[in-house]
Amino acid sequence: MSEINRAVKGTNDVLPDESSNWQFVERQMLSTAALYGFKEIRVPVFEHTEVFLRSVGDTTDVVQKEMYTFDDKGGRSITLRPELTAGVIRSVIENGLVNGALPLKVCYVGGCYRYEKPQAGRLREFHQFGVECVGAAEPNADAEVIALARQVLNSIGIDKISLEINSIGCPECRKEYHKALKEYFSANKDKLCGTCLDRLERNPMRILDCKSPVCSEIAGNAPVVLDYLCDECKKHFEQVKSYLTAMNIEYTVNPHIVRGLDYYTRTVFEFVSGDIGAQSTVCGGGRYDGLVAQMGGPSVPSLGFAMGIERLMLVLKNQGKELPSADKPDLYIAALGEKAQLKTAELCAALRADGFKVETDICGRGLKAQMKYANKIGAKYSLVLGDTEIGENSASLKNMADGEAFTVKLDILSDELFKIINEQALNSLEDLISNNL
RNA sequence: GUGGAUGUAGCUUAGUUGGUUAAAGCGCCAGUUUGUGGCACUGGAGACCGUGGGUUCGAGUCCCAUCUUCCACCCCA
Repeated sequence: MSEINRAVKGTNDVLPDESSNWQFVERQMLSTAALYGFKEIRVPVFEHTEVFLRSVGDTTDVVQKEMYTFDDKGGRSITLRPELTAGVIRSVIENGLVNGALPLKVCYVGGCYRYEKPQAGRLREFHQFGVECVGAAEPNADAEVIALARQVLNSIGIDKISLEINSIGCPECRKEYHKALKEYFSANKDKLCGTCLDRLERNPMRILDCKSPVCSEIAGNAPVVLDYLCDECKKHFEQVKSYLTAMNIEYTVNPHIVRGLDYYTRTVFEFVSGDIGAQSTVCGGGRYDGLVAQMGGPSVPSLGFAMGIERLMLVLKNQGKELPSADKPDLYIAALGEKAQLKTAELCAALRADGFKVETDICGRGLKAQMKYANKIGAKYSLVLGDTEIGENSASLKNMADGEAFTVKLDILSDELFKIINEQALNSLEDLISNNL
C-alpha cells in the first residue's frame, strides 16, 4: 500500500463500530468529573515549545526525544502537545483564571503526540482524559482527585485495577533523598546496568524503577523516600492516606513509583492494570505545587491526573467488558415504487423531526434486499410501503425481534410509533393494535 | 533509539521440495415462484500475494533492502 492510503505509524482510526464506545467513555468521564465540580477546558493541540520545556522539564525523555517540534512559517518554534497539563496551566495563567474563585477545577479530553516506538498500549497519537485542580493545598484535595479517578474508572466498568500511591516530597526533602540515593547506588556502581549508571547522574530515583534483576535487587535495599520526607510532607502524606481510607478507597503504598515528569511534588499515584501488557499504567497523576509559579503564574499549589483512553479501551477489551452498544434504528421503511418513496420521504422527515431514528432505502433495492438490510442494521421495527398501502392509507408495522406485525394508519404513524417505542410498551402492543383496527 | 516476530481478497487463514488461470470460511452483492429479514442452497464481485530490488527459463514460495503491524527494553498515559 502506498502512503496515501495508510495511516501514519503509531496512529489509529476509531471506526464507526467503535466510536460509540469512545463516546460512552468520554461522556462518563466528563459527567463524573462534573460531580466533583470540574468543568471542561479546551486548549490548542500545539503550543510554543517553551511551554513544555518549562513544565515537563528539559531533562525528561518526553522533551528530549519524543516531541513533535517544528518551526511554523512565522519562525516560531511550535510543539504538538505531548500531554495536556502544560497547555492547560498556560491557559489558566494567561486568562487569569487563578484570580477567580479557587480552587479552580478543570478537566479535558484530547489527543497527545509523542514520537515513540509503538507497542501494546503505546501510540504516537493517543488520547488523554485528565483533570487539574488549581489552588488547593490540603490533603483532602489529593484524596478527592484520586477518588474522582477511581469513580471514572468504575463508571466505565473497570473494577479490577489497583491504586498505588507514594510521596516524593517537596524540593527540600527531595534534595536530601537524592543525596542519600546517590551515595547508596554509587557504592554499588559496578553492578548497575548501563542505563542505571546514566540515571545515577540524571535522576537517581529512576533506578528504583529498573526492571533488571540485579538493579532491582540493589534497589530493594535502597533508602526509601518516605524516610526522608520533612515533617510537613510526612504529615500531608499521612493525612492523604486517612482521607482515602475514610472514602473507602483501597490503595497500596509503593515507594518505588516515580513519575517521569519533572513537575511532580509530594503525592504521586498510578492506577495499574495487569491485563494490558508492559505499558500497564492506565492513569497517572499527583501534586505539582511549584508548576504554576514555574510557568510565570502566582504561587498556587495544584494537582491533577491524566488517563490514557486507548489503554482504558484495552483494559475493557482484555477484561471482556462490553460497553452499552450504540442505539439501533427505531424504524426501517421499505419503499416500493416512486409514489411510495415520496410518501416515505415525507414520513421519514416527520419521524426524524420527532426524534426517531429512521432509515430507508437509498440504493434502489428490491423489497427482499431492503428487509435484509433492515435486519442487518438491527432496526427495531420495519414498515413496508407500496401502492397498496398508499391507497389504503395504512401499512403493516413489523417488530423485527419477534416478527409480530400489526396495522397502523399512515397519517398518524408518528404518534403510534411514539407510543410503541416509548416505555418499551410491548405489553400494550395488543391494545394499540385493537384500537387501530 | 535497541532487540525479537509478522505481512496472501474487507476479516481469519491455506498455499506442499520455486512450475500453467493463487484457494477456503466469514463478510459483501444477487438469485432460489408474484411484495417481507434472520435459516438453508446457488451464483457473483473482490488479491498486481506489504513495497523495491535480486537469483532463476520460471517466485506468494529463495536472497537483500525498506516499510507496516505486533511484542519486549527504554519511557510513559
